[in-house]
Amino acid sequence: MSGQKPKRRSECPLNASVEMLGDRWSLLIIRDMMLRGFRSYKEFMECYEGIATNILADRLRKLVAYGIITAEPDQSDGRKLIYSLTAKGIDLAPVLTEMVLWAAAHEDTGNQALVRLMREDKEKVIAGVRERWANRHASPG
Amino acid sequence: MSGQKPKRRSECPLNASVEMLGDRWSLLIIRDMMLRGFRSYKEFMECYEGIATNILADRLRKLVAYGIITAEPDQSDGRKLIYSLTAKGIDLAPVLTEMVLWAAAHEDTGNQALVRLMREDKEKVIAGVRERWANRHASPG
DNA sequence: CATAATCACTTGCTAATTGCAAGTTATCTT
DNA sequence: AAGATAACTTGCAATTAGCAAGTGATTATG
Repeated sequence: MSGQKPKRRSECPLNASVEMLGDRWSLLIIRDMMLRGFRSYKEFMECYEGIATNILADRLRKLVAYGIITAEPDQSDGRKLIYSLTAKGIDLAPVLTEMVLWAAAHEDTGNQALVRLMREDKEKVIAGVRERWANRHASPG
Repeated sequence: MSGQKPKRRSECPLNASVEMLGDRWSLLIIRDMMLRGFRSYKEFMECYEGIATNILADRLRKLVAYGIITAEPDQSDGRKLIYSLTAKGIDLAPVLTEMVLWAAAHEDTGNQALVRLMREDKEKVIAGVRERWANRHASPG
């Protein structure tokens, strides 16, 4: 009786992705978790692009609701919440990778070290993300 | 003297992608071009998700500005514009593919025929897109 | 040739979202 | 006990999205 469907604009899988991730911030939060190992609200505030506090809170809430990340209280500091990527979140690694490679191929961008790694062996980079997140739930890395 | 840079929020290649494609419509327009062969304003209006006319005009304008698509007048009908994917636009095929596969893996979505094809041979689907768009510039259909 | 239809948009207006600054609450830390 | 810190809210102005209706330039029809 609680199973209310999300009610999408269409059945298309691309549309589902766009409805969950199609904004200017969600994927950057996931990037910071995946590549920079960020796990707390305060760390996300340090994102290069300067996200506003209310937007960050809103996006974290939505990402939790979509099952892309989880939030659990920190054992050693009651003020903190620790955010983790779920399997669903980790599975976004190929999406992020392709988006990085596309922009790097067609725009003038930074972080060429990462781009080079991705060009050389995309799968290896993705496997690295999976490894680093394999045993991270509830333990601040 | 005309070379004004886009002025991004950061140098990050993912951010560049998000700034160009991070909204609720741009990728759906590209999907309709890539997968459904759409090329005109009127066809885009038939998108499953029901885009508004002003938003469509705005997104087409931006996609042209980003060099992802081009617009040229139709030879046989002076009212029409024919939109085409550029090489940059075609290169989004891997991004779209990964987004489709991610949503199909984690959400309840439709178009399982396409999803099956992508799961069986991702590269083949992408190569198909490239082929279909190889000689399409200025010739409708 | 006049009228109607089509195509690709604009315009006007309202609703929703974004972003900045400031405030709040519950922990720590000293 | 006082101050700092973490994770948010709240208020409000500014931008963006979305709907309905209108425009202008072709093209098709009687």
